[in-house]
Amino acid sequence: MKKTSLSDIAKHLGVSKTLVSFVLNGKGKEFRISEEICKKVLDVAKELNYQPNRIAQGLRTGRTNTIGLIIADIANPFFGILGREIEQEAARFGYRVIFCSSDENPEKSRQQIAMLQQSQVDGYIISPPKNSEDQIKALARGNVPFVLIDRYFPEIECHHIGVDNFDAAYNATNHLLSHGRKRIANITVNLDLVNMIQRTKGYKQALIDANIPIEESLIKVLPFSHENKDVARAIKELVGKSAQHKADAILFSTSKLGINGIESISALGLKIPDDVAIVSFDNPDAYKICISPVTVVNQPLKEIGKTAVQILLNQIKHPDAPVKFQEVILKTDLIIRKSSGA
Amino acid sequence: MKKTSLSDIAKHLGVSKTLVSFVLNGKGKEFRISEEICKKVLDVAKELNYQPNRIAQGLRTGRTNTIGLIIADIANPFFGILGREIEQEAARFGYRVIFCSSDENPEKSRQQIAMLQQSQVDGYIISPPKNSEDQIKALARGNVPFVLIDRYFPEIECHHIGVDNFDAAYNATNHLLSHGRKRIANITVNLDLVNMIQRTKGYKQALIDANIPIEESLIKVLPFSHENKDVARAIKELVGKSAQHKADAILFSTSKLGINGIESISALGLKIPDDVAIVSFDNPDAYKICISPVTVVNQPLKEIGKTAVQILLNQIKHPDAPVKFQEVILKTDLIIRKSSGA
DNA sequence: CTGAAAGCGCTTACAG
DNA sequence: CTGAAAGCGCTTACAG
Repeated sequence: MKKTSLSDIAKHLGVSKTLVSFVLNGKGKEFRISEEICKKVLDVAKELNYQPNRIAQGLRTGRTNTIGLIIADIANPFFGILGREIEQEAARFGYRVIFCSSDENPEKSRQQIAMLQQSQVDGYIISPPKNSEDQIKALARGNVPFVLIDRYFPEIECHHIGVDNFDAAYNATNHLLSHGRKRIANITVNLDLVNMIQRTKGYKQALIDANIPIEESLIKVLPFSHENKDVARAIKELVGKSAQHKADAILFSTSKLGINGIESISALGLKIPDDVAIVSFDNPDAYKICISPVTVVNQPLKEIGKTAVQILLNQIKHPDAPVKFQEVILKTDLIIRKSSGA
Repeated sequence: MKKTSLSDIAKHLGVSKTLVSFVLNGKGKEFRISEEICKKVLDVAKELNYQPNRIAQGLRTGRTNTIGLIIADIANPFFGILGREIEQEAARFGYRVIFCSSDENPEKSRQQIAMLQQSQVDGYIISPPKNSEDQIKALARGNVPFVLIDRYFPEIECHHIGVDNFDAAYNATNHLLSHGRKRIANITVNLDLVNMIQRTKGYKQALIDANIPIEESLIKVLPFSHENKDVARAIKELVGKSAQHKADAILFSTSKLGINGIESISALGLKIPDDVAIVSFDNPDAYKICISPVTVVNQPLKEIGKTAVQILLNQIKHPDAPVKFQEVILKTDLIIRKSSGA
């Protein structure tokens, strides 16, 4: 079953490829091709089940209608939901998306960008890992359309979209304070990326504003690729029996930390929120049916994904328009459940 | 910054494109091109940051090194983990993957297949929705490499890979029986696909083998796009105060059902497993930190994803080899936690 | 050992 | 209004 091409249709009707191409691209009227011929072309195309070869189109036009997506890990529901939204919004405009998981590894993301570049994608949506500044700068220099999501590099001027992490953490911490918690800990991850840094900054500022001294021993920074046992150790140090200055609340900067943390807290036989109150970033299903449903900082993932695609496509479609970089910072909302205390 | 092409390199060195192409494709030795020239070509390619245009290659060779993946929803962790594995295994062999979420909607999957076809993907990995038999048959007729995952159509002979759902449900039900449960319910979804059907069959067979009559009122088949309230109603009918013949255990055929179900059970003030024992298919994080950690039927997602890619690439690479359809049925394992009783 | 040439399937100035 | 022709960037018989 050989695929049918433009010239198959042209031969079939005894007309030129040019004409067929015009008609099939809806330019029949523009070139004043007779309705009758238009109809014939369309009919034959249908009859022969013509499927345009997008790759040939791409080679000719320089546009592939494909975008490259680089995130940390598609198996992580945070990125799964984001990815889904991006796929959907892209499809609305006829774009496909190639998914790449970088595992927060700059070497991987470098290879993935190169691969996507070779695939001639029209643009990129990237959640850049630590130490990938040079890669992003190279894209910017190359005048390639791209949008960063979830994090960005303050020193690189470009489109980016995310949430107000400082504000989110500030509010979450305040919420715990307002419930009488005084020894609030923060468990985070050493990503060295603005988003995580801002979370801890917001947490600290809330304490400062409440005249509570910051204790560095209450801030646990785990390696990115932390295991269960790393979290377990941090939990033990914060709320275990022999902990020196026990924490009475914990702000988890990611849901992976939170889920592991809750497991460890339960394993120690402690009650949430009685023994320790909890607030976590992100809102996985797990938190709804948890031992004690978890109060969370919920990010508008749908809006992030959708906006990212819109900004990207806008730049792709107007390559010569003067670029006005969009820096979108969305608000989060605090969903209050039982884990943070009554 | 114009991209550098083969002929740029050729001109730069005063040789032919042919030669450059040979060298860059590692065929230098095969064509006995002098080491010296090889080195020069490689150096210039590096210097000019040559990135082969895969799309041009694809047009010429008919191979794009791209595979199309159609699953129900990438935001669902089940498919997220599967997708991740597929992406990773494909990347190992130099293949990229275009992700498509069909939402179990055959109209969407039809469009997605057409889109992927136009993109000239080399093969497909598909988790086909109900009523998409004709689409799969068309692929088979077209002699296009593809592998089905998670479900398949018994009447269509093709590569497919999944788990032994009958066996899994049989064992899960037996496990509940062995813990003294007698009135075991099954909440499932009306997907009308072998995988779901086999689950309920396995459940029934376990009851039959234990000489327990099957009560249709204990089998709740919810619409695929069920809402929280649909699950809540089913739960109420099974274990609510005014339930006529209360169930003492529930087998959930999907984790989405299970998570919603547990929420509803808690809302009714019932205890798991005391009031009702639970086993669920699939193993999301949620089940680990649940009110009562959930006993689950765990599917070997990594192996499914990896094997699917291997079978697919094997067929892609040997298009003329006589196809011997592989029907891989993997075993699940039952991870026993508290929800199913002591 | 190396190069000139054809061609993959399109689009699009250009000419009439 | 319609067609012949060039060309996107590659690969690969073919010729020498």
